[in-house]
Amino acid sequence: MGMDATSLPTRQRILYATAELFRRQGYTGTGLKQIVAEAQAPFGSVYHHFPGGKQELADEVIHAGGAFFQALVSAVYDAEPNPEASIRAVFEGAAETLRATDFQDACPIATVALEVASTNEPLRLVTAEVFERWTQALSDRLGDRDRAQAVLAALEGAFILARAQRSIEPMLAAGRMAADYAGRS
Amino acid sequence: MGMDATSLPTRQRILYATAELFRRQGYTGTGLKQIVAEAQAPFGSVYHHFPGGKQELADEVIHAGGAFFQALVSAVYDAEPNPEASIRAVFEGAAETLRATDFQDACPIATVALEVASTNEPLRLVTAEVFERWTQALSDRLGDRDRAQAVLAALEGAFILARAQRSIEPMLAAGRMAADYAGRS
DNA sequence: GTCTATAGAAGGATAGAC
DNA sequence: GTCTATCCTTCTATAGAC
Repeated sequence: MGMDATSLPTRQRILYATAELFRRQGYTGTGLKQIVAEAQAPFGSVYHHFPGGKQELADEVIHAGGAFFQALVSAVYDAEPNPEASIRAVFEGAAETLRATDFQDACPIATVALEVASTNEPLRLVTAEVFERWTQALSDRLGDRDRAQAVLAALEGAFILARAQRSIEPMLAAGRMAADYAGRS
Repeated sequence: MGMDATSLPTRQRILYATAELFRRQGYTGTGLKQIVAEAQAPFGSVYHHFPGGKQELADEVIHAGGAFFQALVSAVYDAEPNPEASIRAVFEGAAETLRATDFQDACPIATVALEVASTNEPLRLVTAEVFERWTQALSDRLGDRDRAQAVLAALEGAFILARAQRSIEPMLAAGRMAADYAGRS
C-alpha cells in the first residue's frame, strides 16, 4: 500500500491514510498530524473536509472498512458457494494477507473497536453496526446466525493471536475449526 | 472494582490501576496522569517504582494479567476436567463477567496486544509470550495444540464482538462452537 | 478550497526538595 | 521512599491569510 499524492482528491487521500493508520496503530495511537503527513495534505484540510474532526473521520473510516471487508468476503463466497470450502478460503486468504503485509493488515476495525468500546459511545455504535452487518451477511450464507457469529469470532480472535505472535498458525487452526463447524449439518 | 488507597503499597496500587485502565482503554488511550490519579499515588512514584516508565509498567501489567487469566481458566478446568464441559464453562463465565461489568472487563491484554503489534516490538514480544503460555496450558488440557489455538481465538474474538455490540450472544455462540470442537474425538 | 500559524490542553519524562 | 514542580513534546482544534 502507501497511497501516493497522485491524482486522488485530498479528501480521499486523507481517508485512505487514516484507514491504514487506524488499522495498524489504532485510534488513540494515531495523530491527525501523522495522518496529514501520510496523506500529503495540509493540516487544515482535515477540518475542512471533516468538520467533526478525528471522530467524524473515524466514523467514515470504520464504515468504509466495513464495506471493504464485506465485499472481500462476499467475493470469496461467490467464487465458492460451499460453506465449508468458502470459510476455509476466507481464513487462508486472511493468513496470506497477514504474511504478505508483515502481519500489519488484519481486521480493519478490530483495534479501534476495542479501544472505543468503553470510552467513546458514538464510535462504539459505529463498530457495532459494522459487526452486525458482517454477521447478517455471513448469516445469510450459512443460514444460521449463531454459527455466523461463532465463525466471525474465530476470525477476529485469530487476527489478534496471529499479529501478536507473528505467525499464521492460529489463523489456520481457527480456520479449520470454523470451516468444520460451518460445514456440519 | 476501583482499588482504594487502603493498605496496599503504592507500587501495587499503581499496578492494579494500570491493569484496569489498560484493559478498558488500551495502552495509548491511558495516560500516566490518569493512572496515578486512579491509584491515588504521587506522579513521581511511577518513575520511582518503574524506572522504565510507561513501557516497563505495561510489561509488568501484561505479565500479571496473563498469569491472572491463566489461573482463572485453570480453576475452571480443575473443577470440571471434561474438555467440552470446561470449555463451555469458560465461555459462560466470560459472558457473565462481561454482563456484570457492563461489558468493560474482557481479555486483560487484547486491546494492548493489537495496539502494540505493529508499533512497539518489546511489548509485542511480551503479549506473544503470554498468548503462547495460554496456548500451552490449553494444549496440555486438550492434548492438541491446534485445537487449543482455535479455542483461544474464538474466545478472543468473542470478547471483541461482545464488547462492541454489548451483548453476550457472540460469546455464547463462540462457546458452543469451541466446546463442540474441543469435545470431538 | 488550500494552507500556515497558533492556541490550549494533555502527553511522557525529569529534577530535586523533603 | 514520597511528593511537587516543571520541561519539552505532541495532541486536537481553531483562526485567518491567501
